[in-house]
Amino acid sequence: MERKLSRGRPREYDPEQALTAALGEFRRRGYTATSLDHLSEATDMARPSLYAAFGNKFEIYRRAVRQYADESAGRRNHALFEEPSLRKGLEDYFAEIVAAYISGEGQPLGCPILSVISGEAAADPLIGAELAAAVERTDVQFRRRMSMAVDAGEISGDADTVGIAAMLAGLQHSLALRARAGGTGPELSRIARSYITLVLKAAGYADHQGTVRPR
Amino acid sequence: MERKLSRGRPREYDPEQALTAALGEFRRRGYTATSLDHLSEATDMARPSLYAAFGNKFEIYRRAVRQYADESAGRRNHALFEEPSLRKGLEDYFAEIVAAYISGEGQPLGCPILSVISGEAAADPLIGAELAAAVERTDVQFRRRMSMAVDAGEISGDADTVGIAAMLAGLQHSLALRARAGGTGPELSRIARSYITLVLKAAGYADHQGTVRPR
DNA sequence: CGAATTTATTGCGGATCGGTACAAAATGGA
DNA sequence: TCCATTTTGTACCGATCCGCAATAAATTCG
Repeated sequence: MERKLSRGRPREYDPEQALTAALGEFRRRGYTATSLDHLSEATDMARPSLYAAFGNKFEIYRRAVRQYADESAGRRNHALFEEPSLRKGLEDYFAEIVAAYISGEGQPLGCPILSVISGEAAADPLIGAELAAAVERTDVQFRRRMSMAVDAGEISGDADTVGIAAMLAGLQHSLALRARAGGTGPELSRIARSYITLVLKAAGYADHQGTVRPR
Repeated sequence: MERKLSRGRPREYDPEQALTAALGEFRRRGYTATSLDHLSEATDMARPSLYAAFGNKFEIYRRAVRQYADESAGRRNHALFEEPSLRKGLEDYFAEIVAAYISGEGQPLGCPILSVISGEAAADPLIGAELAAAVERTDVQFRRRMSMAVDAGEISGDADTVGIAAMLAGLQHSLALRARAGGTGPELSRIARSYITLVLKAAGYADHQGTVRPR
């Protein structure tokens, strides 16, 4: 959209870190309670510049979230899909999640999507679609990982992989909420670890891969 | 607070159904996005009357939520604590939850607490405390039920009851979010059923109570 | 240096925000 | 009937909301 060698006055802001600052405001205050003035102050951009650069408030939010997702997707997907051990993959993935949800000076900010726009999702169709898409992405991601685990023989083929994926998504949803409710990092980590252990037990996961015995 | 035989002009509204209408607005729009004008229109009360009767916007929300909780607590607690079978108790409890989260013409409104004030919880200490209290109540409730199940011999005494309770709380959190993301009643019911089954499997639940065998 | 282009700044507009002052209306008690 | 009491309706407060028009400043190209 913005070419490198432009003619006019050079911009004084860095779009990337402006969106990062904007997302911080949204996470702190929630979507509706974040005004364009808040965003303007946080990004050090005048309100018209904000508008010209990113569009309206919802567009700003969407682009900020997209940037965040693109940044964090790499580490998370690596943990979840590249790690051969299902248990370790889940542990690393949710360690990343907890770290992301806790980050923020003093206040645990939770998930930039789940924790921020849940309140507005029923009233605004655009926001509702955004939330639904996020939930859907998480579901398919865990379903895919469970299918891989079945193929790898880590869990039995007749296991309820969809149900197990829903449980893992539930853990993510729960962590987002608990972070928002003031849960601390150690608390969330402990919950995630025991949760994973129990999910794997329900899935009939054979912890030591060599000793998998079907049925 | 309000005595029955008062002297002055009789009120033209019913506080109970005014709070019900107010909660509906909060559930539809989210906390911040719900204005006193919205509440005024929904309750058919002038804004000063609203203020005189219930107080702040936050106070209105809190009293509306409290009324809702008091109303629904009976049915839910009965399902969870009076039903002897752990499985049936959980199924009934979450059937109530799903029904409550889905209710609402057209739009699934989710949980009046979890789905509504998550966004504002980090910025407003009062709201944060409200959310934290709700999460805490759910946790202790499930922990208590799991202790009962251990005492009744339904699950083993060395099971991770706290972790299992956290999973059940996670189901509730997840259902609140999914309802908000547009999930339908049947979808949520299906998720709840398979979730319960898997949790009980992880807990080592002996489905037929007569055939409980320790260790 | 002038023209063109892009961004930054100022300021406003119309709406809405939460909250309240004040007087009219409606009742019970004396 | 007249007063005390309570609720209702109107009108308004200052602050803030989102969005944009108009203008000033800074840069590149010709």
